[in-house]
Amino acid sequence: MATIYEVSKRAGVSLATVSRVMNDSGKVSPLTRKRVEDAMKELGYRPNSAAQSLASNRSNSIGVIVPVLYGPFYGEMLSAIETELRAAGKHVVITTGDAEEAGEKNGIEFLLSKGCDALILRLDWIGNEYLVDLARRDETPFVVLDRQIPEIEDRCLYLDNELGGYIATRSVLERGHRAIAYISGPLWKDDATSRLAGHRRALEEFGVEYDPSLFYEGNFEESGGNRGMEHLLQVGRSFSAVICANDEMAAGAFGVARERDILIPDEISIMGFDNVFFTPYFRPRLSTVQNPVREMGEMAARWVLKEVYGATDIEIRHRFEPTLVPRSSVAAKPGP
Amino acid sequence: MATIYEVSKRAGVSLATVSRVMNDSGKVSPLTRKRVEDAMKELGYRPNSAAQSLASNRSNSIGVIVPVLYGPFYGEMLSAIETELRAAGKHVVITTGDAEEAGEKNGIEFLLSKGCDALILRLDWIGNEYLVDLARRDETPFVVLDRQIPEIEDRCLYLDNELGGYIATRSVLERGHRAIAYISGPLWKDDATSRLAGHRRALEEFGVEYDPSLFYEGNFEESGGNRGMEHLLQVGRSFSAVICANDEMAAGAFGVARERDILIPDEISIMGFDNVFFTPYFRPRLSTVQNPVREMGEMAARWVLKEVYGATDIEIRHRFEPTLVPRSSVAAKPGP
DNA sequence: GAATAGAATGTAAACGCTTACATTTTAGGC
DNA sequence: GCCTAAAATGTAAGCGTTTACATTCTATTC
Repeated sequence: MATIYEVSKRAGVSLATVSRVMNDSGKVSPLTRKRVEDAMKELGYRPNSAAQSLASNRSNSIGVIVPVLYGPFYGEMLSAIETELRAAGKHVVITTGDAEEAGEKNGIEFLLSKGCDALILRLDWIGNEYLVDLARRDETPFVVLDRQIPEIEDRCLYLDNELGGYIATRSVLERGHRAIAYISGPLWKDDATSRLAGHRRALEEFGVEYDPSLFYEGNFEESGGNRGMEHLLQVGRSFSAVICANDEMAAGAFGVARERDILIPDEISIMGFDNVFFTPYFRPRLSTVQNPVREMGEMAARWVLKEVYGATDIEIRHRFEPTLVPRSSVAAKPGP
Repeated sequence: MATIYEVSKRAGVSLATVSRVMNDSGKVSPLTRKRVEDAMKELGYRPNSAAQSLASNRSNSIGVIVPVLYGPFYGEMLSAIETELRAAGKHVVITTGDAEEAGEKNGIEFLLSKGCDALILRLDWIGNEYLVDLARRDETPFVVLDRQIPEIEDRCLYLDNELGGYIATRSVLERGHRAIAYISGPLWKDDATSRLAGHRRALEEFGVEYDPSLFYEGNFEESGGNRGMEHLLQVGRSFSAVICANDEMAAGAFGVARERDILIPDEISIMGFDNVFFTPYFRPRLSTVQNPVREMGEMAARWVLKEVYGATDIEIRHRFEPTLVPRSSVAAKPGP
């Protein structure tokens, strides 16, 4: 592989000049620029990025950690991040948290050791304190997705989950339902508790008392939806709608309803959350709440561009709003 | 950030010794090893990976290019690749082809310029000749997924798509269907033509004549399934089953059947291909063909570990076999 | 206890860039 | 033509590792 030295010799200029045209920093006359560019082309020169990083103390790589790579959710997020960052000539190193705290910590450590200029973190297990501490002890900048941490609020991008929970439940209440079951995510996750809080706010607003026997704590996976629905049906307390804290669990609830020949939405309405890409495949199509994952991914990328690479003209939005996606799995409840 | 130099000073040894304990290469006495490790710990030392790369001419990073990051397919593949590679301490730089030839070439160039030790390529648009040429002109090793290129066969990992097409169609034939429609992928893609070839082989084997009016060339996306199904129904030639060259198109076909109140599988059976993760959400559940994406991703990672990092004990399989996943969208056709 | 092989450690030259600073060239004003 | 400031280019010192080679221990053998 040709080096900058060979280029400089061929173009009859110094190393510094070649470097200047590569980074178009400093002044270079059009003539020499041309000569250098020709030489680079002729030699098929490609800069050695390790050397660049070492000399400039910049790797132009951004580390991203997500809980998992498969499934309907994080692909969208990564896609948005990658598109935005690649357009800026940066590259994206992706790793996963392996669904455990140690895995997430390893992941961060791993990315840090690879010399990433910045990190984009979508974590499930690591606690807030760890992140606050990380911000303090390591100079590598990072953004956190789907968390709101007071001490480092300027590094957080998050969906207003409380609002999402509220919207979902209100839309069901507005259609006349009053006996409403709720299949929650695991309550140690902030998203789950916030969505639940929104749910309860909507109930309250409509003067409906919250009934703990219509509550089930799931796992944000299809299996949780299955178990939740089974549990709710077995309790024997009647209800006309189930709100699921995400679409996967809604899929699980759907499945159980199908098995038992319960008509959706005629007998029971089902509401999801996230609007993942396959919800239109559900029959009836799943009513749900839009989670603007792509926008958030994009914003995370922009945050990095702004904070780390000094891009201007970028306005960072920290809070994102969910919106209702009404489809056909929620029906109006006929009056009593 | 502490450097190796500071570590060496603190431990009272030379640079070389520190380097030796880091890479456990060469002989180091247990005592000094301990001293060095302590010093590293005390200083919170973390090797500078750019410097390592520069000096060793190894980046320990593997570039991966896939057509897109979202959707049900490549996430699985990436997940398998990343898991395998991270376990070996390598990191994965991911980029996309942006759904066009130029994008794919840029992607490759981009990864090469980042000094990846190897590339894992899942391409849609770039032609075989380009890859053959790349193998010749660049020393960076690469594996190609889902292609079989004679000149560089040892770098190719692929599904036996012909067999897959055959299996799918045979399973439908075995259930008594004879008027079988086919919604293909775009015929400029090898997977599409191979699957079609398998389809025709099965027909032939059962003495069923291939009927061009029951053929539609789709796009491997849901929209293609929609249009294909509409087209087929409108042609007016009756058929009792449709085979779709992938699951997304099957979803499209499902949708149209639903709209027109055609019962699946009673009136028309539908067969998919790939077995993406959301096929169980279909009602009836989609019968399809298993595409072992994860295994292939894993194998690609192992190829790299073996060819580039000299891992032993790794056997590379190049050809992967699809298997039938019978579910409920294909029914036995009642005798005439 | 001297000789010697092998283990342990040290020395110093790369690796291919960036960049502060120094030097030369150029153009404009008189 | 000469002076000067600005533009263009060059020089050389890092950046933090790895590694070939040189040197110094250590333990064994006779």
